Amino acid sequence: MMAADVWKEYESNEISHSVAHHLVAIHELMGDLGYARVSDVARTLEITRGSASLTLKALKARGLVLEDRNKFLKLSEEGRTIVDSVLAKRTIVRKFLNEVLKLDAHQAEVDACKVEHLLSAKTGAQLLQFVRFLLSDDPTARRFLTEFWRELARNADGQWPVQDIDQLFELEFR
Amino acid sequence: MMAADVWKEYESNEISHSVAHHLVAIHELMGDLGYARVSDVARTLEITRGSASLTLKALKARGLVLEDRNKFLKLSEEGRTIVDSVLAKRTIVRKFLNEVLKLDAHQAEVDACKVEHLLSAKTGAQLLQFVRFLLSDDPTARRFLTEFWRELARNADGQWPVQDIDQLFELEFR
DNA sequence: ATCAGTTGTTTTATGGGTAAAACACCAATT
DNA sequence: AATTGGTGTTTTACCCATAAAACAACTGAT
Repeated sequence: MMAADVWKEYESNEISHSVAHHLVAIHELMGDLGYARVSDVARTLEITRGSASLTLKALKARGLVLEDRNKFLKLSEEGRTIVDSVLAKRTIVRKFLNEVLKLDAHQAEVDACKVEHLLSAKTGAQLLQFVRFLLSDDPTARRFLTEFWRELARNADGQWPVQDIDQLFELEFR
Repeated sequence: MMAADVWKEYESNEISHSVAHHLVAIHELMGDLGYARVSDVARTLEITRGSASLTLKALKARGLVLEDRNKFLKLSEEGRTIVDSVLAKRTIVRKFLNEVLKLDAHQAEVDACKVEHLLSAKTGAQLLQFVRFLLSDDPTARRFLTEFWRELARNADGQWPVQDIDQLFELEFR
């Protein structure tokens, strides 16, 4: 019911949570300060310089991060591409959780952050189209959202005990 | 733009991907075979018995897994609760990705599997309500989905390059 | 009673991500 | 010139999850 190769794909993630955030940190620092050094990354992520140094060494070796003669870092084209896709997924997920599902901003941020590097490109693309349409001016979307939020307010929470899902979708587990 | 305490919450996950799957494996084996031993779990997850033995020892210590005199395993109440919430999230995410976003079954399975143990209970609950309403008989929902799928077919893919998001949501990154 | 197969465990090792500490290199003050 | 502070690196160590291999215990067949 869950082929091992499926769950093992988790490990085989080209890019880990840690790596994603190192890359994003460089990207943000370039925007904020105009440069990014090992210490700046470490400060941003609140880890030691030693730890950042090791991770970034690996990223230089993988060609995702470049370093000039003065040890200033920047993203390679490939690193840039990864940051773009990670940030795009984070943004779209956060938007969905916060603006559609009405989760509070912090929870949306945390969950989006956990998930950003795990979603496939295809999933990101479809989710983008979905959220885009859902939040558009399209009257069908508008009416649906209004209805959903009314429904949400009615079922003032309390839904999570799993039994509910069970009845509602005749799920195969349990 | 991304407080370190947010991204570090990733580490502080009560339950890891690996642990989630060990627990789920026990649950599934109980259903399939009526029992679950270390070797059965190892076979299910396609890892060595040694590896399963170590992980399960830790889970016994944490009180999530119980063992009888004959080394047969079962979930404790707490373990059961965790499995329920993990499976509920997996199911609801898979349903959303597959039946709403129209991702192929395999991709939906893989992505749901990666994410299942990371979502907060609140996120799971809200997503459940959303998907439930979205896939219900409600005419508003029906019309919306029909519209969305038409839209999806029109934009025959090709959306993912990040630039698109950028224009559509005036996002703050890049 | 022996032999083969299965099972559970422990030991040893690897890799990823981290901290802590030590080290070396600046650069600016004094 | 000497001191101070910031920087980058390496080393050592830890934790988690895993593999590989060795071991002990049990089971069943012959």
